[in-house]
Amino acid sequence: MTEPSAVGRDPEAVSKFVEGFAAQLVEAGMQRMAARVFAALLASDSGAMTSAELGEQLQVSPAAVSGAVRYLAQVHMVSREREPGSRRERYRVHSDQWYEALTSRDAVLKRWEHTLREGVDSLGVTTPGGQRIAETLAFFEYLQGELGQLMERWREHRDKTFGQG
Amino acid sequence: MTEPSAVGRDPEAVSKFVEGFAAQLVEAGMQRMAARVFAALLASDSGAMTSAELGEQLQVSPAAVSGAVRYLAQVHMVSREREPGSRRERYRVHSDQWYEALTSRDAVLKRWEHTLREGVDSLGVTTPGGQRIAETLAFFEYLQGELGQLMERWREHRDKTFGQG
DNA sequence: CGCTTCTTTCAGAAATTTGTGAAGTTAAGG
DNA sequence: CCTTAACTTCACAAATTTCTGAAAGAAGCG
Repeated sequence: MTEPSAVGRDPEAVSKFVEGFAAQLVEAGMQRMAARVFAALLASDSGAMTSAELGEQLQVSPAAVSGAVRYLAQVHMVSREREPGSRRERYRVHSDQWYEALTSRDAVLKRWEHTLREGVDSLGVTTPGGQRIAETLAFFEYLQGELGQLMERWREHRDKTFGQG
Repeated sequence: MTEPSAVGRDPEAVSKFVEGFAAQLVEAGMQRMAARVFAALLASDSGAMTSAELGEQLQVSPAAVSGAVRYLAQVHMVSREREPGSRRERYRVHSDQWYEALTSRDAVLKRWEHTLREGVDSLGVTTPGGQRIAETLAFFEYLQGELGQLMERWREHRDKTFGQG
């Protein structure tokens, strides 16, 4: 048995993790290719890969990579970097920022809240359905506020654990 | 203009909300039919509907309803009730419990954590990729603990706001 | 400017998902 | 027991999504 940490990355082990984690992201609703690209970046050495590297590792076309990173950038799970002096682009996962995207999906939550508010209005706050929706709305509003604080506490906790641990 | 709260439910307004909210749930990764069934229940008067009622309102076959409620029950977003003295079943959304399912997806989080832990192990904690995954894992562990407390605070908050407000 | 390298867009093929009708299963009530 | 009302399962058709190859678009570099 080879020792991954000694010889560097074991491509098979990496691939196993990438595909496994990607499958779970897919199950949670993410597009397959985006999930695979994301998992590959997460497991990469530098946290950044070029389109060619991604296509090579995942055995997919440049077009597929392009679509995936467009989506990932849109939801702030990766950022794009231009390599100076080249058209080559580099896609990076900021380990300290990607999961913030998960919790601070402001835009998404805001739209949910808008739809729920419309629902309360058009059903009427006095109807049972309206009240049920109003409670759901209140929950999301509460959640949004709390998540912000939660993330602050997490950063503190992380700095203690990882920063000097 | 009719007054929904006076004349009872305005089917058009209900449908507009149901389809709109369902669309957002779909965008967030939920199956279309499950989303529609769930939204219909949320907007319903009693918070519960029979298979026939759902099929009628959403214009879909019994088979589609069956599949949708099976999924929804699995993720604890609705519960099934047997009407005593009849084979007819009733599907209910507990307004105070469905969004708890959103935050306390223990099983899902546990599986994510398991996959991430495997990833750390097989890449090695000393590799950059391993460390990045370890931080993600730590975040999810933290999140899981915090969400439990968050939900307790929410219940308190809700009781104050809705219980006697 | 034009060449070259990289990325994006697009039409279409392939794969997957979704919803239906029909048959199958289960249990209440005579 | 048999009938019947309800739910579920299954094979298949339809719709949607996903990925590819090819062509088009951008930008560095001579």
